[in-house]
Amino acid sequence: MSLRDIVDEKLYKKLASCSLAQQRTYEAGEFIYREGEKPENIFLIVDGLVGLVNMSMGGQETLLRVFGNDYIFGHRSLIAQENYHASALVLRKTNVITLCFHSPQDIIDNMPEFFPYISMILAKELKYAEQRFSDLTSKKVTSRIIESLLFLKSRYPDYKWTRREIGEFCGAQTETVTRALTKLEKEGLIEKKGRDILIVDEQALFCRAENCID
Amino acid sequence: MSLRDIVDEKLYKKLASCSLAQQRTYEAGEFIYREGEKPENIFLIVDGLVGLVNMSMGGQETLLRVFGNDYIFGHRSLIAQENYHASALVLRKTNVITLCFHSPQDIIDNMPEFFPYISMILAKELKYAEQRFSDLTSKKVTSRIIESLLFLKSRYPDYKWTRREIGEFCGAQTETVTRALTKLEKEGLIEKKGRDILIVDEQALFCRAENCID
DNA sequence: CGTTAGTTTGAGGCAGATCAACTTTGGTGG
DNA sequence: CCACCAAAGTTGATCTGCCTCAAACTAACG
Repeated sequence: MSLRDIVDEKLYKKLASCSLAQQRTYEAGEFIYREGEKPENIFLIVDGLVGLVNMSMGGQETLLRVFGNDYIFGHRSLIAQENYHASALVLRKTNVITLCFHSPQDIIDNMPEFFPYISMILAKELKYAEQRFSDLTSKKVTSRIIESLLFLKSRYPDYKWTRREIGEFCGAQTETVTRALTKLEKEGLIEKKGRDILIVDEQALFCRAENCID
Repeated sequence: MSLRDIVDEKLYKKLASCSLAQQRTYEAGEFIYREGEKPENIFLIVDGLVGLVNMSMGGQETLLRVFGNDYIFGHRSLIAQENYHASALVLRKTNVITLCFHSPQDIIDNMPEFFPYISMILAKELKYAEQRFSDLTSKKVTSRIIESLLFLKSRYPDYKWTRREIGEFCGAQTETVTRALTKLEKEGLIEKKGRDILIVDEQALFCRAENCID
């Protein structure tokens, strides 16, 4: 949920300027925060891509959410007043503004008009999380891979999503993603360009996921 | 997330009294709202139990959330300004207050101090949803069944959760739940009393889920 | 006490994981 | 610019956890 989509220009500027000094650039592979740490800020992405990853006991990683330009992250933990339940991993060079909120009370005191927007973001994120939870039990892996591909590619077309990342996003093994993609290429729905994946027929892909003949 | 846990007595009373005329009792099996409908209220449970169920295309049902005494529901859709993404199913006779908020703006206008609490609830629900999403890909079905059992039973000990409901909550088939429960009974961790399930050794059950020797 | 919804148990199948070996890609530094 | 190498991708073989289907049993409720 991009802030630009829901916040007016005035509030956006106010937010972006509230602690400009804290702006910072992270390189791909860096962690902005880690699971278990105490949240002390909300972050706003000026330009870049950040993934929220959860590591399970068995070492299995899950890609819970993905944040692009004008997205905020870190808000969930701050609002819930809980430690981070997942780590913020920089997927490609990213420019981040650290907003000047250190607790929910800070938001109430300094920018109460921001609260409804954060709530809306949380509400939409909750819907999406529950949708994916439901999909995991009701849809075949090929459908989930297609839907993840469409989602990730439509939002961040320039980023070269790896089979691993796609798998971590939809609950599939890397090899399973590879096999599915190979099949989809043979059907003429996508095209592999080096490691990148080009979507040839978005509409057909979407239908393919709905009907799911494996 | 019970309101009692996070809201002070004054605000709780204010909320509960804001539209007392709308109080109503639902019988088990009734739907308070259905997936796809437009949200026009937030509901507060005085006494009872409500499940949020999502029906997938294939007819597969998923139990997304469970609301007990002093829980609110319907808030997600109202805040996101989206139609309900799941249906509110009454699990046992439930007394509900319909709160007098018909849009996010209504809350801002009439009870702005309520916003932070709703946000906190959403934030905690999001964490839990993502935790369960992650569990679905990283844990074996027996672990998930145990964790669901502990969660559902600890919160609503009096309700006789069916194998089906437990399965819908953790992504398992009814038969799989039965088999797991039979095994757990043989291990002396639980006891079946009619259709009800008694937890004999909560601590041992918890460990059993962590280690998970199937 | 009959009926219905929930539970149990067994047999069999399969989607997708796992394991292993090999190939390709693309970035890096000589 | 090329050679190298680690990371990513591919492909095949095998395995297995859980689902599916079926059939009998049992609890609970009016």
